[in-house]
Amino acid sequence: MQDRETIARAGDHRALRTWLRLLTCTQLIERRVRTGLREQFGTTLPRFDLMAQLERHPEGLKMNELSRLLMVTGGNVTAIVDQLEKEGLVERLDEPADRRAFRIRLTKTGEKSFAEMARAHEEWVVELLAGLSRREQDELLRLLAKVKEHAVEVT
Amino acid sequence: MQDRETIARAGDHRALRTWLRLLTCTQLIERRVRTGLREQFGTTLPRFDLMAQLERHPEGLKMNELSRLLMVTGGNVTAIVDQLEKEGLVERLDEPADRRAFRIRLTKTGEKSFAEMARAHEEWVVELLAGLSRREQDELLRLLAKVKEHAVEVT
DNA sequence: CGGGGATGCTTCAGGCTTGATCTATTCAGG
DNA sequence: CCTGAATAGATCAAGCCTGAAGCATCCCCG
Repeated sequence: MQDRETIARAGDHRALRTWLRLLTCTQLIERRVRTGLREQFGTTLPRFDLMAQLERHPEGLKMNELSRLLMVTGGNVTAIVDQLEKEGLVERLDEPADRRAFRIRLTKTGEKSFAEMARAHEEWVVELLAGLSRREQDELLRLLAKVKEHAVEVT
Repeated sequence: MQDRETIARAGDHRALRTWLRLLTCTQLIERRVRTGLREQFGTTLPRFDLMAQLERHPEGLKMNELSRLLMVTGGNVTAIVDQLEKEGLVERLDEPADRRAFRIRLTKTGEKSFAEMARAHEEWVVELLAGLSRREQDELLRLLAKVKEHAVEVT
């Protein structure tokens, strides 16, 4: 098999190979999830991600909180919330304490819609990661936690 | 710290947590690299990726080979090659054996430009992954290889 | 030969994402 | 109070990326 990692020469730094493989794995999973969301639910990954965050925060989230959690820019969040609001899946509620801000929440419809998607989403992910034993997944989780912690520091 | 993983409940499937953490790590690294490429070289990650593939294939690559290696669609490759060609960094050479196709190659200018960026790029990646020991990086590489292999199969 | 299907590439509309810039509001000090 | 800095969002241009559709060329097989 030839893929993007081909650019890593034998003598190259381990870190480069690790990064390329990390990227490949992420893209493989992302593609599967995107395709599934589009074909089965007519939606997209960013929309799903945003709704997933809201589902875990029933009290609602402010735009900038969504932006931080999803690791995307504010402008982006505005656009996606606009769409979802227009479709009646989320709602903007005034934040009494701060007239600049508001809280975004899933509507009833949004909750129902998300629940369906979440089930399918979990199935896909479990299937994709089934190449690793339970123990190996734990080890992967541990290593990625270290990567993350260090990357956050140096950024 | 609160981040996208917050949506993983304690009882959730291990695979879901793994996937979210994988995504976070990838995005952290990607952001650093994007910012560096933009600020120091006025370019973007997709353009860099494409040039990286060409650098490892001095004989040139066909559009569909680039598409496969970079894991993006053909239309996308066309657009990026168009840009780079206009800037004189790559060139389209006729493929004598097949009049539909051509080979894309780095120009001299492109090679020089890429070499500079590659040095900086490697530094960033090494720095970002420095949270892991040599042994841990090897283990991470091994685990990701298994993920990749299995994900390719089930896709 | 000579179709018909496969392949290589381009084009296009639509959605995502970014960084920069703008407006409105809040807040902290003087 | 008042003013300047910080913060919450919205808006915008530009680039990325996709899937679908289209054109040209190749290749297989009857």
